[in-house]
Amino acid sequence: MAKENICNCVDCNKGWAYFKMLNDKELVLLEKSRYEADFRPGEMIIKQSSPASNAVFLRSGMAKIYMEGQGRKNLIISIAKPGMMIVGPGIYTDSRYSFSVASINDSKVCFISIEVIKEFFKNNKAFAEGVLKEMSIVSHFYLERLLSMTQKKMPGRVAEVLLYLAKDVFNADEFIPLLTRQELADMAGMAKESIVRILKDFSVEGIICSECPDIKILDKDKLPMISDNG
Amino acid sequence: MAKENICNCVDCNKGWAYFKMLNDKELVLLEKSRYEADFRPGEMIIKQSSPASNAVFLRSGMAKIYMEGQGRKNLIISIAKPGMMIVGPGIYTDSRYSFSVASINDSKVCFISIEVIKEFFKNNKAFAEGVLKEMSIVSHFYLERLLSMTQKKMPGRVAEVLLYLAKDVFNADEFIPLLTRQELADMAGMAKESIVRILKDFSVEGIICSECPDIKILDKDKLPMISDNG
DNA sequence: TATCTTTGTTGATAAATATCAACATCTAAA
DNA sequence: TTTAGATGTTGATATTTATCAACAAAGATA
Repeated sequence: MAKENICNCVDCNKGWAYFKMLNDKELVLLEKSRYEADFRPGEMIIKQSSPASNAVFLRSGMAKIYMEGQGRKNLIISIAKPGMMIVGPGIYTDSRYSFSVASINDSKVCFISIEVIKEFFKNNKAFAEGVLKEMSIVSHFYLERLLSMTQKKMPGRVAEVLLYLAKDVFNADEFIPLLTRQELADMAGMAKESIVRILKDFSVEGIICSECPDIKILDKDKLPMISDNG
Repeated sequence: MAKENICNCVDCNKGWAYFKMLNDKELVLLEKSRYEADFRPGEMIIKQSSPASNAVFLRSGMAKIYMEGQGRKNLIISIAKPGMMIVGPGIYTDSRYSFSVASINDSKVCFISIEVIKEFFKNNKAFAEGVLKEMSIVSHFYLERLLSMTQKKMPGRVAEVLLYLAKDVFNADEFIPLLTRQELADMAGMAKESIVRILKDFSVEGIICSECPDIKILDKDKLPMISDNG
């Protein structure tokens, strides 16, 4: 978690889409107020329930956004990838982080004070609209997950997780084993033994190939069917 | 679903908290562009997946906000009560309603064009902040539900639903049977037979009284314990 | 190096939960 | 009025899913 300063906001092309709506003066303020930090695999970037003082911009690496439940059982909400801004709803509610964020591999992040974000929101209409749009997308995502998790059975949820990883995280049908079975289970809301069995079933049915260390989607039509039919 | 016009925005004291941040000119625009409608029990106010063209302000009556899943299985997200503004995330994403809304009893609502809401958001900072705050609260609520629904067992979920109704909907420990057992089941994400059994268990244990047509919470300490322990 | 924890896997078992069937109301529609 | 459908309830049964136990392999730690 060493601190360093090599990047500059003004010409940082990894910036969040809505940072592009900031003017020069605002970019200077952003540059002045941000803090960079590096994280190693497994290190926690944000701790659930701690005071929500910063937004986190993920410059490189992947991170898991998850909620800590009772008895060390976690629920992984989503996987953040480079260029993503992580701002919990706690900022405008109880000033606490609603979830934890942990680095999956080596990552570089910028911490940006909530006060600065609020300032931009107040004074820059385009930025405000961008935040609103982003929050809407996230809200919609939560609703869809809520429906899936309550109504789909295990195979449907696993199929959904695999499609999410393929489409939204890796943009590919074959992906590296970034997540452990335990973490995949935490995404699909089940026990790790259960996801092992289901992945094996999928493998036997020729839907995926998990013999290789990677997971590869072989049947691109069947997976959405399983996901939709629950 | 008759149309009528008896109320006026400018001096409507039932207004949404954040409407109070609008100036006179904006209030006149609001007044001019809104449409009133009455709904009878069971009638649908918003249909999931249809084009999201309006925000709905609930003037009187109660409404259930729910998602329609596969095989006619619904998930009730929350209960809206008078003074609540219902704006789905679809407005800023795919322009479709993410959920359905149905009137539970007789209700009066105002339909307000999304364009007008967007206009206010753009030009009124206080209003924009209000919307952001509201969306954050809703988002936080979704996250909490997501965790509960995936990690708690049935008794925990039922306890949570009862506490939600007591605290956030009725503001009382005893409440009328507004929702059917099927609807309570749709809130807690289970079969109607299951919630019947659990309510009976709670009744036998002296935690609630559901002999009377109403549901009455008798043990105010045990219910949160059951909810927390899952 | 030795030790401890995590991971991945499988089989057996237990717990949670849904489904089915039956029946009595009750309400809405033909 | 009659019929059909929803509601509320219960018991029995089937399905889904978690837990437990055991073990091998891989990392992490002392």
